[in-house]
Amino acid sequence: MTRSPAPAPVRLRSFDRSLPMGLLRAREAAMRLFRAHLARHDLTEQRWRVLRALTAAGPDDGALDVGEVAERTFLLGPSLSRILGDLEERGLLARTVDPADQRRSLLTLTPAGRDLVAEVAPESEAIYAGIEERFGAERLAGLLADLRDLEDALSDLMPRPGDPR
Amino acid sequence: MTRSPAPAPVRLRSFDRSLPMGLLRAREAAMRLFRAHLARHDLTEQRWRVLRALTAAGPDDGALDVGEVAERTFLLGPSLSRILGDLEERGLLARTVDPADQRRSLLTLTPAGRDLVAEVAPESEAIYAGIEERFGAERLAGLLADLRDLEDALSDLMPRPGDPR
DNA sequence: CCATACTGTATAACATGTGAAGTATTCGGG
DNA sequence: CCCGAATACTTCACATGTTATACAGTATGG
Repeated sequence: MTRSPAPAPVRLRSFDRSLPMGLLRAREAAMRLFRAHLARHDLTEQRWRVLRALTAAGPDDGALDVGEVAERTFLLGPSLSRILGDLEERGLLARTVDPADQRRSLLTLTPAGRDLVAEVAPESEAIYAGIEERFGAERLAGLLADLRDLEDALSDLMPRPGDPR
Repeated sequence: MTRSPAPAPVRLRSFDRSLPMGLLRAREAAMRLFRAHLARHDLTEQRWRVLRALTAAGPDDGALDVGEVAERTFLLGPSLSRILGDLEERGLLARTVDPADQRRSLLTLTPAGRDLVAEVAPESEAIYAGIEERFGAERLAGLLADLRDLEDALSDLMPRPGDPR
């Protein structure tokens, strides 16, 4: 009786060489640098992203609607909804209904919100500067460019819903 | 009356040039490719990582304890605990107490677990091959190497607890 | 031995990620 | 006009991430 054929050993790329894991580990290492700093101001990474997006919109007429903030912060609707509720309760941002389209909420930072950003931003930028110094600013820029190219390539393989690519 | 000095405009790096966002977006683009595939087998990305780790340990004496799986899958204890409970309920893995140290659970895939891996792995690898083809295998390898260097550099700035670096 | 510190794992509590369904408003064709 | 489709958010339900805490088992110094 011939031996039954050995089951084909399952071939699987090792973790260390897998793209999603590499991206996850690098991001985790980066975020670890910021998390303690943000936590001291009762901010999570995501809330900080929202504050940043609204700051970038500018203090003058810098009202963004929820959809624009979602795009810029890369947050999904449900998370953003919760975060906006929290930031509004804390008096850091204000929501007003867009008079031209009552489905939209327009978001602006309050003075307290802007104060908080002004307080947190310097250390945040200092941490980032530390990363650039340690890894090399040019090399970092190259890596970011590669990441963007990768994102584009992957989006071709499976476009995000709503991505006009 | 002289105008009060304009408040220093808060200088913040634009999102698109920030490292954590770049890593997040790239990872999200990559995971989008795998998620639907895994969902068809009632697997999440994290559960799949656990199955892979146990597969890589080998069918023969491939028992890993929870801590080893946590390291290899890059999952934190609480998430891993929940996932192990689920996979055990589904009959995909078995937990046995390590006789040499009763604090440890030893984990092995059941035959059903190995079957599932054998079923899922080929398409998973095919998706990965598609990424390599689209982005370039060599370029991808270079990117992964850069990511690892970055991780090392960032770990120097803030070592993980327990990292002997 | 034994009290104590340490280690491996699990649980709790809260925030976010993800997909699906719900609500209010607007738009567009008949 | 008016009704159905589309849009902008929100809410729900469940899985994971993150931090702190609990707890059993093990090692260690006295």
